[in-house]
Amino acid sequence: MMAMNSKQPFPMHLQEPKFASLHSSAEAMRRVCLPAPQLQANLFGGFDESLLARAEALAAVDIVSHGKSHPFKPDATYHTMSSVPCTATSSAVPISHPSALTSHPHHAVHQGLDGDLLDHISPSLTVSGMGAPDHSLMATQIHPHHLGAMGHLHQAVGMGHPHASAPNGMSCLNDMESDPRELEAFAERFKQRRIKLGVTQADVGAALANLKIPGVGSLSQSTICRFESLTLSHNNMIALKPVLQAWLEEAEAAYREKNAKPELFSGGERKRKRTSIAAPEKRSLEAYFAIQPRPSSEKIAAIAEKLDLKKNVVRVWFCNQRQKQKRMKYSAIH
DNA sequence: ATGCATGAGGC
DNA sequence: CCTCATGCATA
Repeated sequence: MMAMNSKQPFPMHLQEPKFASLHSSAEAMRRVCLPAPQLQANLFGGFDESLLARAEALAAVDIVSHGKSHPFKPDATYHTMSSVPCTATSSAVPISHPSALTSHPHHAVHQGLDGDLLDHISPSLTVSGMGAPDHSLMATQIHPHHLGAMGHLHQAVGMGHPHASAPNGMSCLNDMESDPRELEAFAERFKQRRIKLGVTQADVGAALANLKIPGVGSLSQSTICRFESLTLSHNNMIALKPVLQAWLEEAEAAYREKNAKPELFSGGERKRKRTSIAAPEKRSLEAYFAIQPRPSSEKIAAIAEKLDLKKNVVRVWFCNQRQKQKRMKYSAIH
């Protein structure tokens, strides 16, 4: 028999199709709005050394000066030994030959990193950067990012009609237009009522599948939590809102009728490993990120080697960092 | 609540 | 390889 297929009826991925007209956020801007804060200072010679030195200095200084509460744990034995876990679907990370890429760990690494760094940032900041700190969320141009993989969820939420609007003067509910405040308010309401119903985030996630909404399966506790705390991307929030709203209405209706909701999952086999990056390494990564948020494969490899981390771990870290940064930027301006 | 990871869809 | 939506595992 098979008992490993416990969930995931249909892995639906909702991505924003093209709301270019109003938001823009995709890759276009990400390429231009991520200049390091101190690029202007080192646009020439000594640049290379300065960058890495700076990054590492930052990492080091960060330990003592900032004094930002870091509730990290003191042990650091995880990632080191996670060389070869046993991940079933291992993404194959054959980076066991540093010598292949860098003959000399010191010079090769530095030059490679710096050289490319310069290469990448120079065009980004060109000559304006310093004058105007306009690296926020603004569409300077159209982005070639067209996602057309959704239809269900976004159909009800997204799909901006180029002109379809109520002629009666009412601005209706513009999916993508819905103000962040609306979402915020809903998220808050949702949480309160959910709690009032005595339902956990995990329960909600699992219960969603029972709504039998086309294209909507279950969600995890994580996602529900993130929705409530507004830590999802704006698009994601907008896409999930109607679904959660539907659940809420049904749940409250059932509650009134005293109907029970026996939907629970059946724990299955768990295995996944979560490598934990120690504080020092994390600091270094942050420092590098500040300088170059999108390091090339080579740079990632170099960084990975320096920090004694697996390349894939570093790559994923940068990806996650970018995602996080994007969210923060968005919430920052709204 | 959040860190690291997976995977689909896309250049 | 990236972004984005999500999830497992964990602090």
